[in-house]
Amino acid sequence: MSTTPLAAPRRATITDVAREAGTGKTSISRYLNGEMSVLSPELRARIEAAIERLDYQPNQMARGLKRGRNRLIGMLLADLTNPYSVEVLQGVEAACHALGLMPLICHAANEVEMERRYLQLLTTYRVEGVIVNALGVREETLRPVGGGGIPAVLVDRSVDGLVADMVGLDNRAAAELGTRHLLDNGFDDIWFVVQPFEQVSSRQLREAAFREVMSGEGGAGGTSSGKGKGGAHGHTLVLNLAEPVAVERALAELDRAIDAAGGLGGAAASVTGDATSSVTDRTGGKGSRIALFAANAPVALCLALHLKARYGPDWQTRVALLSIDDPEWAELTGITAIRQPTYEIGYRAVEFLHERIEGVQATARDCLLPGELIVRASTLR
Amino acid sequence: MSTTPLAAPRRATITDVAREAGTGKTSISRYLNGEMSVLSPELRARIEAAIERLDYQPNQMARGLKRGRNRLIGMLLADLTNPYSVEVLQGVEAACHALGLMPLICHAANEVEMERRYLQLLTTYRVEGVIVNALGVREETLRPVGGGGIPAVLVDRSVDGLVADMVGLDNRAAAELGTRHLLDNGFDDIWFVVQPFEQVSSRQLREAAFREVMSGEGGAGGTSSGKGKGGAHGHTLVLNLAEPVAVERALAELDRAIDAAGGLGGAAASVTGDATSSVTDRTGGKGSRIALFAANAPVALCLALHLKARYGPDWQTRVALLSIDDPEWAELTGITAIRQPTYEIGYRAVEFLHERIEGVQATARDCLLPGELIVRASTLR
DNA sequence: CTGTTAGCGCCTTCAA
DNA sequence: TTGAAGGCGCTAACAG
Repeated sequence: MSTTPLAAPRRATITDVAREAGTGKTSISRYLNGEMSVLSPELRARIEAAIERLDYQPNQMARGLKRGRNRLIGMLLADLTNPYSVEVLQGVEAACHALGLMPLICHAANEVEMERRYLQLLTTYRVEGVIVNALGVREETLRPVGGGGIPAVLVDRSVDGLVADMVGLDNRAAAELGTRHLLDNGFDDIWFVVQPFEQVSSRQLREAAFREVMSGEGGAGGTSSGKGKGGAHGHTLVLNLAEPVAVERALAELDRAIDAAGGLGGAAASVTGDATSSVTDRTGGKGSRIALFAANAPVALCLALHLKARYGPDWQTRVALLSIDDPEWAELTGITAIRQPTYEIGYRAVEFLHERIEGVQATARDCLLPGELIVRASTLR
Repeated sequence: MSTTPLAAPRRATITDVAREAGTGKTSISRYLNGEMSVLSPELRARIEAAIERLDYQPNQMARGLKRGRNRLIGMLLADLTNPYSVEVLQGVEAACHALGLMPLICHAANEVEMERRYLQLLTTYRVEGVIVNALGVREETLRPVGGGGIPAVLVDRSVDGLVADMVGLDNRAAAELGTRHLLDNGFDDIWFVVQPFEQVSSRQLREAAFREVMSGEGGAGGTSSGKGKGGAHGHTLVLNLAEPVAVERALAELDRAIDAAGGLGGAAASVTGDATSSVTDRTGGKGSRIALFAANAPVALCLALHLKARYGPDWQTRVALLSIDDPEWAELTGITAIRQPTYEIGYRAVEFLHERIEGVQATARDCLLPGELIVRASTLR
């Protein structure tokens, strides 16, 4: 039951403390900065007491203004709705903590305009550096950052024309890992589903790696569909989540393929021990085993929701789903996933940035961390 | 292909602009603050040009130092992992945007110590106000905030002894809505599963409302289990997600109940009251329809994962699940949910805070927003 | 060891 | 209409 004085009593300043302790501001400042060795125990005690009495807390803004550094860094996220972002954030926070930095978290919510405004705002607040999980846009937007501007490190994707450190998933390896897993498990009709990837480097890399594996070591062709040596087919399907009608169209295409394939090959004694599910099995003729490879969690969710709506709760008996990203519902649904080392990605990003802030001048570095394949029922038959 | 000068050329200051424009700092300041009426068109043009040429951007820290307000507010989140937080955040961001505020997002990651540190940090940066989605702790931690300190508004839960505006779900109504829905659909054995709720007001309210409905209009008793008029049973199960062993134990208890009910009835496994059990009795009845009412998304997820692991993909044929919160996987899994007006909660919180910042002195207000029941297959039989 | 003196970048009287 | 001077809270040389 604390008494709460209504009039907020202006916060004590360093001057107040100096007066209260009967000394000069300099000594207070020294105390604040831990220069204990140059303070007589006696003075030090008085200062301590005064600070305590006044509940004094130094004004970081003023400090920052004076010393030219405020220990603030910006963390620009493209989409907090994506679990990936939140996980990366955890790493970022931990690292900031360890390094005495304070992250200003900005959420662009997938809007380029927001991204621009936040970047501008961060500049205005004179953050010492920025970690950017950029929307897939032109360098232009990031003008104030990197090279000539404040230090920046990119997360997950790079931006054309912007030289800066980058840390993210080893996309090539991850996509290969996933594709090989599907092939090894006998799927011969694989659809790589991805959001528009012209602008986003990580998506590009994933898609390219998928295509390469599918077309076999030899043919790194440029088509969006290819036949591997084992006779497996690979397709790339673009799913523009921002465009409902486009999504509709793409999903329809997928449906046609699934229907044509006539269900999943192999014994119907599938994941569900459900006896009623007798959707027949391997059609002797052209029964191919279809698998969907989602380029990230949002795509995977969209696919899963659609499939469930179309084929019912047992949709997994018809199609296999593998996703890059391992969202919380993956285990629940039993889909196979490639988990990104999100925490580490965030942590490393801050470390890189910190080095830059401290003046390290090395040429732009790339840090690619490996993903981990988590096999679940979905891709095992 | 921009040329990127390696040496970061110190950012231009107001003095630089003044010199460049051949005028005094005062005029620049006036320009910055939109006092156009007192600037000759000619001077104004020169200033504009100078700013453009120098790519000048006023230093917010310095401005804040001078005027005493920096347009910064703190947003303290208990757990960003909970989709609820992210959704509320969206509302907060939108409102801040509209009101010219900049939210500093802090993530306590469920650690009280973090919460304390961040609060201290925010104080130190002299934010003008704070929006707090507090961990369930004593007022003590929030000392610097509310009443005597900087303006604060609470989100989702209130804190004992701390008088401040609060905005959140109408927990009582929501819990009633859910409970009634289950009863209406013929479930006669309902388990309300909730994290430890002594410290968290919202959980308390939900649990209490559930219990009240279950024990019928008359008996607002103090037991954690009761029998409604229709002969329905209500149980409260505490799930301490932070304690794996406790979770284990609680889930085991649930399993027993489910097995007893689901089986051929007769077995009536005499549930010998485990001493450590957080649940009271349940009558070994046969053929009762069991439903689980999760107090929030994290609990619901934990339950779903467990049930799936134990009963397989078809777990929903054995138990019904209803959750407060409507996470992205709810639709996918088909569980019924009560969606919170998260966006609006965040938005209103900022509006309240803004009013406080502007000096409104009304007594502490509570804003309770209604939840929306979204019926899915899980609770329909 | 300790205090005095300048500013950091900006805003705000107060004159001109 | 414009500018000069002083100060926000704090730090960083310089003296004592």
